[in-house]
Amino acid sequence: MIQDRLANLIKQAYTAAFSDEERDKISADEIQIETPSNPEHGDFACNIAMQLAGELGANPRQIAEELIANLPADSLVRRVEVAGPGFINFHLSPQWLYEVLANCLSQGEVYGCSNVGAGQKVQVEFVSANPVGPIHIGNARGGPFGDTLANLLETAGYEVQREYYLNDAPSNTQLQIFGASVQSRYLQQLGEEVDFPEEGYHGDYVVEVAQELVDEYGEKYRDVPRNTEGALFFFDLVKDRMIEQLRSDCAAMGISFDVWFSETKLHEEGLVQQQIDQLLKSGAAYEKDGAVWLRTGQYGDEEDRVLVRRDGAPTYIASDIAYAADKFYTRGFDRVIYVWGPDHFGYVPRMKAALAAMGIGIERAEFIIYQTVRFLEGGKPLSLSKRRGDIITIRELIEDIGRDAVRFFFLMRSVDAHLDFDLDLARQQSAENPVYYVQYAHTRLCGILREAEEAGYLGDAVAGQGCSSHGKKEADLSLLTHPDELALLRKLADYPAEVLRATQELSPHRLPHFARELAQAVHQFYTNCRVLDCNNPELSRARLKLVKGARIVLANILGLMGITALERM
RNA sequence: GCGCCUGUAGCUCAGUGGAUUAGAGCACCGGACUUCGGAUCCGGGUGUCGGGGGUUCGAAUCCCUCCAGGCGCGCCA
Repeated sequence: MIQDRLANLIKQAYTAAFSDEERDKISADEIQIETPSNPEHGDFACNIAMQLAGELGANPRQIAEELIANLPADSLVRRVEVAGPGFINFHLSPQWLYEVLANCLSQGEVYGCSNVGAGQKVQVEFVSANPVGPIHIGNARGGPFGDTLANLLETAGYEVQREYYLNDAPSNTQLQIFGASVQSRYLQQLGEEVDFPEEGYHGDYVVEVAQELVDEYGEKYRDVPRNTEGALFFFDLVKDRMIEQLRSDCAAMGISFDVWFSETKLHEEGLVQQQIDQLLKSGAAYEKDGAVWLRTGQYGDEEDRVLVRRDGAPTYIASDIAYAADKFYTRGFDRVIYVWGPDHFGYVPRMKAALAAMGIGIERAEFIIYQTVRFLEGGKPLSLSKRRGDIITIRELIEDIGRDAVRFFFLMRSVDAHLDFDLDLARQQSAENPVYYVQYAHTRLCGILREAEEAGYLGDAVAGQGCSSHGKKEADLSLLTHPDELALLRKLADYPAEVLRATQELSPHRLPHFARELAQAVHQFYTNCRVLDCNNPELSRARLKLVKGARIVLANILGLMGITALERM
């Protein structure tokens, strides 16, 4: 990237201008090359002189002058100047943008990729909703987020695995309640007047699942006792259906997991007990009041937490410890990213403490808590509860506004921010959706390329046919001088750094914003720069290159977001 | 009560140490096409960046404090 090239120039100038002693004051890695918001301030700027001023106790403008005096020559750098309090502004030759375009065209779908990950193994665990109902709009946010984050990490050269953690262990009280709900509905279908569990799941899908059981088994399970065992029995009857439902719901969002990891497996293989024994042995856990406790209080948590209840059942954190051991030890991930819903917020400190107690460096685990999504309908917030049954499934939402729009909207906001989702607006305005704006830009470029091919602009056409007498000469990119052409080229140039930043900051929400800006540059170019022009074949060919490059970048960023790049709409 | 997230234009939100004019979309008003798809483009903004204090050459951004909204604080997951 050009930024690296400029930073390297500064680094060389810095080495030349200052003594070793002074040089130690700041590390060369800290050189930041940024894009000035005001174009008059050049194509790139560096603030190193101001940073050095504090360290060296010298005038920042003077430092900047010295750096510039020692700056090696570079064919792409046309002018360098000190500005304002001590910025070093780089004014580049337009040639750099043409090189960017050539680079983009030759790289194609890998334009924007990097190797900062260097093959490190990263796991992204997300969604992981309990298998007690379909994915719905309340727990779906982590889906597009985690999937796009995984895409970004892959782009940056990490080896990525997408994982869904299935809380299917019998000790999960949610499962017991759900199983009891299914059992009640089953008996009701058989004509019995039974009460419904107080905290039960009221969704229609429970009735449907119960109906399936009646269809399949008839009255066979009428006499199953109505207790915990019975509830778990009913859960087992429907478990596979529930998981299949989750799988297909995720698929509907365009998400496919590499691994569906079963909590039950951890128990069955004795891994939970194994970890508990280990922690007891190492002293990180102890027995008190008939329960087993983990010394999370010593590792940053507010207090110690129970690992094994007095009744002998392991708590969820015991499972998660075994699960973490599997991730970090057995499968050897360098990094694990947990994407959790807001209800898990209070769980982060104890999980970190647990990892610390296990001797796993907490820098290897990252916890991302996405904030709640508030859905508005008729101007009022919906109160959605899985248990009351007034849910909107992700499928219904996708049917309403389409998968692409669903993904785009969920991605649009920072996960730290609460997301307001106006359902009326999403339905009514589907044609005004920003995702259409971006997709339309791609479509328009495809239209030009189709047209160019038919009219013989693309290279090999026979001379004398229509507008095609251009031979095979290389396009002269230096003909691209229109402000809208330069602005679009600049967007293409900015793309790799943007992808890198979104990856490093784990901020997929930067992508929809950048995509919209890129689309805007495309639409402006389209409006003001006629591409196919018989009277100006040289310019046409240069512009066709730009069209191809812009299409590539649009397709790449849409691909990262898991949104289709349409050739026609 | 404690902890975390959030507070930026009418609405929804970017920007999280940089440039005496803090940006975008939506909404609203007014314009633009005899040629590549008008799902487009152009123009129109008097904002206490929640309030106050501090750090810094420089603060929407960092620190302290207060206010408001959301969420979390179980031998539930």
